[in-house]
Amino acid sequence: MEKDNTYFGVKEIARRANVSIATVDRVIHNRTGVSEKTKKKINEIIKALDYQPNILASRLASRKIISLAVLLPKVSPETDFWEAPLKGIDRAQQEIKKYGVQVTTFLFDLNDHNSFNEQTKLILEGTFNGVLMAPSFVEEARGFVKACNKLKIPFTFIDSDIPDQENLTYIGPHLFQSGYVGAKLLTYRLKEKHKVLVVNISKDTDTYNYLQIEEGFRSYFKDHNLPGEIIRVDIKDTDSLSVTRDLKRILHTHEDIEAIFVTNSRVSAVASFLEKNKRGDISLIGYDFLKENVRYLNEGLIDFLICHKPEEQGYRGLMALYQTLVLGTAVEKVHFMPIDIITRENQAFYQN
Amino acid sequence: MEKDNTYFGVKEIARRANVSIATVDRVIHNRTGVSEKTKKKINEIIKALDYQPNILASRLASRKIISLAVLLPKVSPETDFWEAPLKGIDRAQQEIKKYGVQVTTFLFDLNDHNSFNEQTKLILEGTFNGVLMAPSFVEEARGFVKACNKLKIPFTFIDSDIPDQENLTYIGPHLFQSGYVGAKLLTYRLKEKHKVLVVNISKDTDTYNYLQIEEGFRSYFKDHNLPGEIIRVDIKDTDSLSVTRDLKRILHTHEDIEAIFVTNSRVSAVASFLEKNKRGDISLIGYDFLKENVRYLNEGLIDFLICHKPEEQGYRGLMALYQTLVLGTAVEKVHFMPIDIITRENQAFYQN
DNA sequence: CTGAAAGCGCTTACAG
DNA sequence: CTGAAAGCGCTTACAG
Repeated sequence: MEKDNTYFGVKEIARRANVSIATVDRVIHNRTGVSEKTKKKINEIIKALDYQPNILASRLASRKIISLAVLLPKVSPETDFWEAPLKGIDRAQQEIKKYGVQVTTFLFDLNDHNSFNEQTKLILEGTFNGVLMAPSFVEEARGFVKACNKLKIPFTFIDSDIPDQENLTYIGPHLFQSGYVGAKLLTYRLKEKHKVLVVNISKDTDTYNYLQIEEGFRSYFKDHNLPGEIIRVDIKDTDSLSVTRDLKRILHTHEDIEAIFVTNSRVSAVASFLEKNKRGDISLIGYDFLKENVRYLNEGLIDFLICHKPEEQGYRGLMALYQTLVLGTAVEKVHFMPIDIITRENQAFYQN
Repeated sequence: MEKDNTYFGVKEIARRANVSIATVDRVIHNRTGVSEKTKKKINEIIKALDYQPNILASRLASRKIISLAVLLPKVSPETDFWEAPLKGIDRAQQEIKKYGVQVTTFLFDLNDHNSFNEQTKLILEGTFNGVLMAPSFVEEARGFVKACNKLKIPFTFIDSDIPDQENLTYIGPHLFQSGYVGAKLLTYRLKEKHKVLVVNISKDTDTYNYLQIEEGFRSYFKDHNLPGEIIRVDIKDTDSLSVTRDLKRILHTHEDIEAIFVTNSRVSAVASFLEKNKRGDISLIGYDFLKENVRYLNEGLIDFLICHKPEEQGYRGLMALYQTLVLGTAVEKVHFMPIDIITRENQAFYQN
């Protein structure tokens, strides 16, 4: 049970370089106040010894704390999707708080662009070392990102991406491919000549997200030369009455719709409609492992749920900041989540 | 950037109890040599302060190292399945080696029961604090487990379980349900009245594993009253010639087989056969995200792969030992892996 | 530009 | 049964 002592630390480096460990510390952290000569000598020894700093000792000795800000949509009664990333963030926090990492959460209202700006203002007023955010409002997020860049605060995107920003990393789904998978799954339940409905239930229907998913969805049919028709409907009022009204109208106009693809987690609203109107014959696919959705999955009203590990997105997003700020190691610029397929049969063991 | 000092450590406990920190340390670790009276007093203070030990400081100060043994099948040319758990173990090791955890790997030959015994003997001769193992050979594993129990060495199972052992935890698939999912997926490609072939390619065909999977598979058809026939074949010689010979014979006898379910990762052998014999019309489902399998998935010869996150099994298995031995926290007795469904469309983003 | 010393929150002999 | 002291591998003022 003895530790092998082939290990070399700052002490050994200092001994070999004929300097004090304080000077070694300065070189390791690229601090000023060391002559080029000794700096070079020390760096050579570090390389020769393949020195790996002991993070435990480092974090223990340094009384610094690292403050991270998390900016996410509020969990709403309409969809509790955002619970999952928050849970992942919490898990990460539990894991790294011993290294002196502190997390403050800021929540905005998905129905109110202005609330996003209010929260970002609060973040900028604080003194945070890094930011994890869901850039749900593209324009507003762009402005915030600019401010972060100016302050040299690193930031991470989860859930959706904004191209060409200096974000540390994006952790989330490949939306196009996810829609592609959705189409593939739907074809299992389709006749030769399909008539399919794409439903988008959201206040911001023109969001980059949904367009990407739909494009992927349509591409599958195109790539495989599947004959038929894809109808789409935007439902901007997300309350159940509006959804019911709009769906009723559509299904009345297009009686022969065989399948519905919902581009987000509101699929339970459609499932509820199908149940009430005894249209269990229509195949239904949508997004996210929410309680309501899983209930309809188990009742057979939803055929498949697609899910992009929202909890893991939160976990990894925070860990990415930890890695750069504490460990100083590199992180990939993009990390796509798996496109998980959930059915009634495998749902019991799904890990968000 | 200052650490908040609402934190209480051994020093504060000692001050309040009017003892030295050494005595506090004794109580924290349940060591002998403390009077009942002071012990009680210290424990009360610990509770009142909700004291959380600083693991960093603890591991840094303690020069102890913890030795773990890993016992897995060798990666064979026939299937590189076992690469994944090893990778996960490696990742866990990288993460916890800073806490003084050392891992030694022992590999046995899946074609040779005796090699398992040889390796367990080596493990028992060493001085390990914990064991992570795949109990592929049930009888042999039982014997080894008995020895571990006698030495009070905690052990963890991954990939397959042996019921009623004193294992710390089992981390792996729910095999019955996995077969059930396989059947469900297969039905998407089936006509009204099905004729399905279950293929088991393995030297040990009577293994608990395969029986469980097959039972789940059959149960789906039973539960849903699907009419038809399920044929099964055991292929004990796993080389490609034998596989070809046996499959040829079966498909000759049963010309109307529509779909094949392979109970393990050797599904690529069947795919290869179907390709050569121009039987791409037959649906095919099998296990595991191996390079060969994914190739056939992309070529459309395999319809679905089912996968149980082998890498994560290795990772979590090792972390479970770390949690009990280093952190002293509890772990669940069973942790079932998700039953992942992989298609050509979502394979690019799969995480093992 | 550099070093001596104190300290992070624990553990570990050693002494009594 | 208990305590004083050294030490784990770093970081941080402070002094020069």
